[in-house]
Amino acid sequence: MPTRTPVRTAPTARATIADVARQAGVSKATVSRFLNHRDKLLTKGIATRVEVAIAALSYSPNPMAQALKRGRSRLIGLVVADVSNPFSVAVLRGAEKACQQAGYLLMLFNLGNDSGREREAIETLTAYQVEGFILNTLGQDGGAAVEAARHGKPVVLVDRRHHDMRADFVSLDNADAVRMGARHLVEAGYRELLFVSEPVKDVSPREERKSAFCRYISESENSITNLRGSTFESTADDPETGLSNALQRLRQSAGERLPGILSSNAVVTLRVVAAMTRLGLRLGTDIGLVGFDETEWSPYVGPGLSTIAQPTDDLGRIAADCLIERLKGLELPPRQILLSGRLMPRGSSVPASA
Amino acid sequence: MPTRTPVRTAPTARATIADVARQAGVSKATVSRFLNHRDKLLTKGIATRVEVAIAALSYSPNPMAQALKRGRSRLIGLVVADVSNPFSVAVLRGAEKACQQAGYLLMLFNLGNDSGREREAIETLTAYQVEGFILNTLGQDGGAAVEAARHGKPVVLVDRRHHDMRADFVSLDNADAVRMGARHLVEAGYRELLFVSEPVKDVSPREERKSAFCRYISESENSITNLRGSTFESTADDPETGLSNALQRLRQSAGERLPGILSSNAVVTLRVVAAMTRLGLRLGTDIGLVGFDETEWSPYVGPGLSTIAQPTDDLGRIAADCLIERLKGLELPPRQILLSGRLMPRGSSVPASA
DNA sequence: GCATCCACTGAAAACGGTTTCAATCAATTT
DNA sequence: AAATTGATTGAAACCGTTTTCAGTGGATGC
Repeated sequence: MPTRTPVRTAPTARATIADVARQAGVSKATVSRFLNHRDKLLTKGIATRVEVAIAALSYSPNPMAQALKRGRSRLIGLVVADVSNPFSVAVLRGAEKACQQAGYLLMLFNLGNDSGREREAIETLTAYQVEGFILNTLGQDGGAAVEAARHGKPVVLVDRRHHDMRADFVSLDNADAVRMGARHLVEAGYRELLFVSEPVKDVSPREERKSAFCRYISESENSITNLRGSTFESTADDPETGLSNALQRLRQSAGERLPGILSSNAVVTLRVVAAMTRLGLRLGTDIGLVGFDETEWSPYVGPGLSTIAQPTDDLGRIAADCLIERLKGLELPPRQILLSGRLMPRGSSVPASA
Repeated sequence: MPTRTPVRTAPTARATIADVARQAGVSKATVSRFLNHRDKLLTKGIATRVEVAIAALSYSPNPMAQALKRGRSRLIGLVVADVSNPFSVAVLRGAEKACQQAGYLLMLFNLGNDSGREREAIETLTAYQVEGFILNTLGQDGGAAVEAARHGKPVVLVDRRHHDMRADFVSLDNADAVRMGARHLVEAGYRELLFVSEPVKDVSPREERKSAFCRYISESENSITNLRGSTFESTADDPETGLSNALQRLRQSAGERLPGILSSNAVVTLRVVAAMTRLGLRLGTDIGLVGFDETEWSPYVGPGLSTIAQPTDDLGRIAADCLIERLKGLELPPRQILLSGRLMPRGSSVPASA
């Protein structure tokens, strides 16, 4: 029987593999083998001795040391453009769940909408030996992400494409979703359509949605009489007057026809609602509205906001799963996974009855 | 002149301190000294040689290795009851900012409202050598957090108190905020008050808000004629009928007096709004409503929701700062930092005029 | 009965840093 | 001029793991 005397005195310090080895009367290597190859390699007797010692000291290996030695950290870096964006949060949530299930932990880096810090984020995270990245960023600083890939770390892009980068990409099927929203407005009777978005330049989902909108209009102009469409970009600087003016113009050029708006995310939707409130316009009746992003408050704003719900949870989960597959060694050309949205029709896209 | 030949071939691998040492023609120790004590200890010439080598290899030290040796990881563990709760997100955002400024990185663990996983969260995070914790959790599994403190890691509690735990605590001044909200309802003319909350048991802010409400009522009963108050707990299982019935009862017992509701967070507020919508009741006119938690959609639900805004950003930032102070060695009995809320009066607490 | 093989196990060398300790060498002190 | 001091620097040990490389022993093959 080996000695079983506990050695550590300070209850505050974590037990190390050396402590376990001493307690069990074996070498560190043996303990390590027990942990990593279970008992495939060990004699029954030794195995149980180690097992007992581990339990007695309530030992668990130090992941830092493991990371250092193995080069793998069981860490995944998540870079988010803006945590206060509910879409980002939803993705985060899905990703977090999937990672935890696979035994990974998330390291979060929030850009706070400062696109310049993208490179910093990636460098910090690589320093911490994250094994891969989930990126939901502006994508302005394309080089940064490319750099990450060059480090040999797999990357998954969510929602935002970095155009010159070949990596897995998970996103809503924007073209389809736009078509769905626009068609819904048309079927409800709206004919003068306006697409409202934040500044489009270089932000891939905005670009995709805008061009899908334009395409829908030009494709339908012939078959649907009186249909017309235009677009407007609302800046954060001037959500007030700029948007109000746009709405006024919209009503003017609509004439007898009903004006309807397709807004490209929740933030913009709220701006539209704000502007309409200020102008005393009624949702649905005066101007129809369908907005991207379903939220828990959508049903209760005005007569209820019609939305295009993104499968945010799935997006996050799938992004994480993609990454984890790559980490397990999956070799495949970059995939593109598009999930479809769901239309949630509510009062804001119902014209005055009678 | 020492040799300057770059050694590493694969551009994919990060440079190590040994590479830098070789490149600069000095020892690892010297490089380490340059990094940690800048040039206090080094000859000018050597210092610049090291500096050049570091730049040439674009070297940055491996935090894992540092953590292993120093026992400090520059990591902070953030445990959140539920990331989809906007309050948690706001705190997260504030904390993240403060941590980044101080050179710390956040490790996120989301409980997904599963209180049983609190211990798991803390153990995982301690394994990764986080230096301290910011906890915004159910606090059901009190032992887990205590355990963290026993590991010698400082802990800061945000919003939720763990009663048998002596740690820094950062929160809204709930008593004051409740008083503010209730007084506002009273001044607007509402007399039959109802406090609606999620199940109160063992969740400190709910307990505090509920008892503050009861205290306010009993203190004011004498000075304000006809004032009456009651409380209701809305469960997630039955947000429908339970709450609807409560509202019906409220209107009955109100009689001639105006009924008003104080709701204890955004989730409950939306439930109240939903129930009222279902019953065809108008916000403000039929029942007054003031809810905890200001959100970007508060102005646009119904006639605008009156809210009590929490200084969420400050809460997060201060929590992180508290923790960082402790990490720097601050010895002090546990502090309790209460920030006051701000009332945002809107249409939902304006009775019918005329 | 001796060589061979196999299955276990331990010692030691990594991983990439920090820190202690000792060594060097120039500058002071006497 | 010899001794003492102090400032710099390098060698080596260490943090807690994993992994290679030998070594031990028993079981097998001849």
